[in-house]
Amino acid sequence: MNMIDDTGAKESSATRGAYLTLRNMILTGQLPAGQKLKIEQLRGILKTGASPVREALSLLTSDMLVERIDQRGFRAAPASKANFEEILTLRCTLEDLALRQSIANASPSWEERLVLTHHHMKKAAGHDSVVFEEAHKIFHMALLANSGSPMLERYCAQLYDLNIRYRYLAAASSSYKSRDVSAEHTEILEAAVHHDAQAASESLLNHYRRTGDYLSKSLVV
Amino acid sequence: MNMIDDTGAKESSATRGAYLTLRNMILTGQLPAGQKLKIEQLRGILKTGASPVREALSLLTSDMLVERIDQRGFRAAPASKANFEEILTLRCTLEDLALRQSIANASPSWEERLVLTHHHMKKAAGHDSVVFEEAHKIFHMALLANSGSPMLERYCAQLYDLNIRYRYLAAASSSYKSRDVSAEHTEILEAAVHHDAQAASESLLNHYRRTGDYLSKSLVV
DNA sequence: ATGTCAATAAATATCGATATTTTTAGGAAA
DNA sequence: TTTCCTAAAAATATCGATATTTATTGACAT
Repeated sequence: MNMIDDTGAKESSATRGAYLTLRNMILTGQLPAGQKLKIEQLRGILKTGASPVREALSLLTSDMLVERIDQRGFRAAPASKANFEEILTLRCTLEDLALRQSIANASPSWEERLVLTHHHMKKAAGHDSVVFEEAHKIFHMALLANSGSPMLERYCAQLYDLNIRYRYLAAASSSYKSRDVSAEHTEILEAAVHHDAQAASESLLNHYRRTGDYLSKSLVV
Repeated sequence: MNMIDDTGAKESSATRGAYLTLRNMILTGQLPAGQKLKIEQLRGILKTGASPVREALSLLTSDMLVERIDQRGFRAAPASKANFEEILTLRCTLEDLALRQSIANASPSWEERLVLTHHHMKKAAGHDSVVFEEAHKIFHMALLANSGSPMLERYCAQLYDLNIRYRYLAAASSSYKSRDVSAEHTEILEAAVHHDAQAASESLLNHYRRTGDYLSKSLVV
């Protein structure tokens, strides 16, 4: 049957679509922290059946973006200052570890990837902030991608995303991105490429802590 | 309506039941690492519909016990020596952190809980190994339960469970538990109760590393 | 033998309907 | 008013059937 894909992009499963959409809605705050997530309501938004919605929500549990209470449904994970600070602390510990391991295993191809993703991020800086955010994450994950420890990387990615939520939360109350973040990125990149684990780790952690302090102040939560 | 609960225990949801059963089957190796998990097959075992099974599997993804490949089902997470060693390393890092934080926040009620769970564990030592395993986990989690960092505790619990799988894997090939593990537990407890973070952490990490070495040798994977 | 392709079989993913449980609201008793 | 109970409404959880997708098999050409 000659069925042409009207969107141009190949549709994956309904569950996956629902997962991605919901994930994005929670990260950006379109679905506010702590909010009850009713199946029927989400069915309307996502235009799909109850099964994909429920499965997507179950999957989002992995990412700590959704909580499931047996027999009484789902809700977006709550946000709090304490939670924000916990995320920051954990990120610093885990990314420090992952970065040092990555540098210890340094290889030319990893370094090339760093330079490349950094370049892409800089290029994206002018564009849409959504595009920049994407490139920013890719750069940061690339820093850790040579640790040889997939689980550690998964935890870091998870914490990275959880942190993004708080960026959106803070963005509502004050103007984000007044700092010169670009110099900090270059500093991290340079240290990593030169295999200076100590300097790289310090730059990275300072980068996070500065942003953390900044966000912490403008958090209304 | 006078409806008496015939099992004596209140039934929770079918999904939760499926989740607990599957989780246990994977941890103990009844469902071998890497095995394809077919819905129909599991429906037979769990005697429930496809929806609860799929949801339980999605939930198990959180625990890194099940992998989901879009459009082609689920499988039990694979096991490997590298994965085992990654778990060991991560546990040592994270539990070290959690234990030190717990000690830093030490309170009488926490210490009492430690003494109590340690006592229960010792009492359970003679009994069924399933009972002992349960008590063992509770004691270890109690050590970390005062860290003030729920996410950190969640990661630790997750890694603890993942490690259990390898114990079952090793148990098949050689006789487990020849070492005197009891003295090690007492050592950890004593150090924690005396707020000696350094000693407590060292004892705990040695405890894990010894078991780790032991298991690592007897792993066939 | 070996690789390709179509037909078939098997398994996954999804839908719509229904059963179960929780929440809400309203009214009687204290 | 407050508390407690019950009926109605709402939402969750589950089932059985079906549509879609992936995996398998075997004939055919190379």
